Amino acid sequence: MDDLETRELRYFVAVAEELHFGRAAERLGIAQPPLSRAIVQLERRLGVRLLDRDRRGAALTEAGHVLLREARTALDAVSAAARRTRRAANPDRPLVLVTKAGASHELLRALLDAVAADPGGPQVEVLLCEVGEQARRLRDGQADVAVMHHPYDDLAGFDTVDVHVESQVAIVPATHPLAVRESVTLAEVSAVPDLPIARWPRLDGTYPDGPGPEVRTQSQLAQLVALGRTLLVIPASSRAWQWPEHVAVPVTDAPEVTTLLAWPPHGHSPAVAALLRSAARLRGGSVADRPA
Amino acid sequence: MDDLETRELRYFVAVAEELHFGRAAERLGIAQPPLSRAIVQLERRLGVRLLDRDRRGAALTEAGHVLLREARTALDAVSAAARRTRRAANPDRPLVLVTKAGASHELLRALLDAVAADPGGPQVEVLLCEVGEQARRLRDGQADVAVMHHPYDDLAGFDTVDVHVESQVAIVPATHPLAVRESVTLAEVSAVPDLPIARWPRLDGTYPDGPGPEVRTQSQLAQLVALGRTLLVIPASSRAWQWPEHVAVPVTDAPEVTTLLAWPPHGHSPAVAALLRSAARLRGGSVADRPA
DNA sequence: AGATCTGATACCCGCCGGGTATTAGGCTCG
DNA sequence: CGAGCCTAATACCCGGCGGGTATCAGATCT
Repeated sequence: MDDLETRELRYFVAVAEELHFGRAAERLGIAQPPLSRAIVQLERRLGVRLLDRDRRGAALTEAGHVLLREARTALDAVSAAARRTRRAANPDRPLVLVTKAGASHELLRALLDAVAADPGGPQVEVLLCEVGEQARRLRDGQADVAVMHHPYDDLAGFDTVDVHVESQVAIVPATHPLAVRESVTLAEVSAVPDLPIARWPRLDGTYPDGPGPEVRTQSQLAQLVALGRTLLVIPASSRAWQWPEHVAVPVTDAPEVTTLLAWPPHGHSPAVAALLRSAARLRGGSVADRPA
Repeated sequence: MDDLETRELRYFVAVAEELHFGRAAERLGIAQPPLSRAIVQLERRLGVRLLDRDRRGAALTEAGHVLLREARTALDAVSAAARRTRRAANPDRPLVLVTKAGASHELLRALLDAVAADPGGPQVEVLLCEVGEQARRLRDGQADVAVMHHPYDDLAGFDTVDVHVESQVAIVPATHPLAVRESVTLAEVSAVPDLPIARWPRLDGTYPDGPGPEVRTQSQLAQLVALGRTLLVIPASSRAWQWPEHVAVPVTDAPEVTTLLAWPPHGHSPAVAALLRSAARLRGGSVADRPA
């Protein structure tokens, strides 16, 4: 019927995230009245109440929650359209590979070497981002392919190829009694009173309650471990945790972690295909590429 | 930086599909000059040439092809946002299940019965569409969940759960010599001179070359088989092919077909979850729900 | 009760999307 | 070889709508 405009979606997302018309307007670089009007118009067009206005700001209705989620993915898709189109016009476009800083270092290096050795292979540009950001970079077109980890990362909506499977270790301060152990169990590490698990921010920027320290980046967490304030369980190959003050102890019953390559469906550019070929050659051929 | 508007994307898609500014403008309900201007603006914003104008219309550049694909998915995402939001506001919203007409009839009936028997289960509305259309219905929000078939359907970008695996049969005219066979092989059915394989339209509406008849719908194909003009290979349970004039012959070496439920990632509504529970109960529990 | 938040309303203006008329460039065909 | 046409592009005008400022209205807290 009547299609929404991305401007309307951007405005709604701003309001839904700020839950405050004034701040949302400021963030958007417009005045508050036009914003109010735009949201009212949007509600009228959809025939749906999106926000419960209150003198203390606004709260999302159930439909509002749905639209927030859908609008984000739609806006990402629009951004991806623009970015990928620009990139397609660039004659010497490099393939952008995104991954978490410090993760799967060894494997990544081998993959990059393999691609570089392939005469017909693409130029690869590596983009590092914080934990959980890879999916968004793929969705909005900032990256072509990602190195991700199951079950850590959310793989919904991407095609993937498994590349490597490994077990996990606990990273503990070198000074802690656990550091001398041969191995530990999940139950043990999750119940160490003086080393509470760190808390990551939720999507809205707030932190869950709990005894552990608040962290926003891997570097912060690494330093907190070195300071003897927390511990964590991660794949054995992670390289951001190899300080002298860190000790890795195998966790016997932690789930195995699969390192994999992920890319947007339908995005079968020749460059991605070449990278996948290199990856397959790397690990000896067996790739399970059935998407779902 | 500067986000595109859905209007621009709609305009571009129209031109890219028609490859003719005049017809595209007519389809959009606007005049030709504003359309030309809009496309020029779009090209200027992206800094990319999208179309090679020629006196006989227009042709897509490489970047244009990329934008056409990306714009379609982006527009679907925007439509989905509107539709799902409207639906979320509907208190007694039924779950829309889309499937190909005639496919997996038995299983679908069992699934619907199972959901109806579940006191807490959702209302389910069944939407039938032609072959290959399910994915689009899911993407643009017209449906919540689809019954699809691997490897027939394109599952890229969806979460899925396998429900049933079956072998395939060849549907041949009852009057044909092959109809009396106990079983056949793929090589045999693909090389029957008087029963050439039917040709389906491509995305742009044109047909590939070949000796077989052109078809657009399952019904057309069913009738053509009954008339002794073609044959086809399909899953054994398909019910659109049980005319008296049809005979099903097992194909020994055809790949097995998996019937599955597919839904958009992140769309974990309670209703979909309830449907999946019913499906799991149906087949006795084992579901492999790892998305990628 | 008044100060001070919040979002909603009123009103005006300038830009931009859309319309009509016309131009410009090739192809076809007599 | 020029007339006619079919294409997209340009020129120009207009109206609607998106955005601005000023103001109102309800609620809460002091």
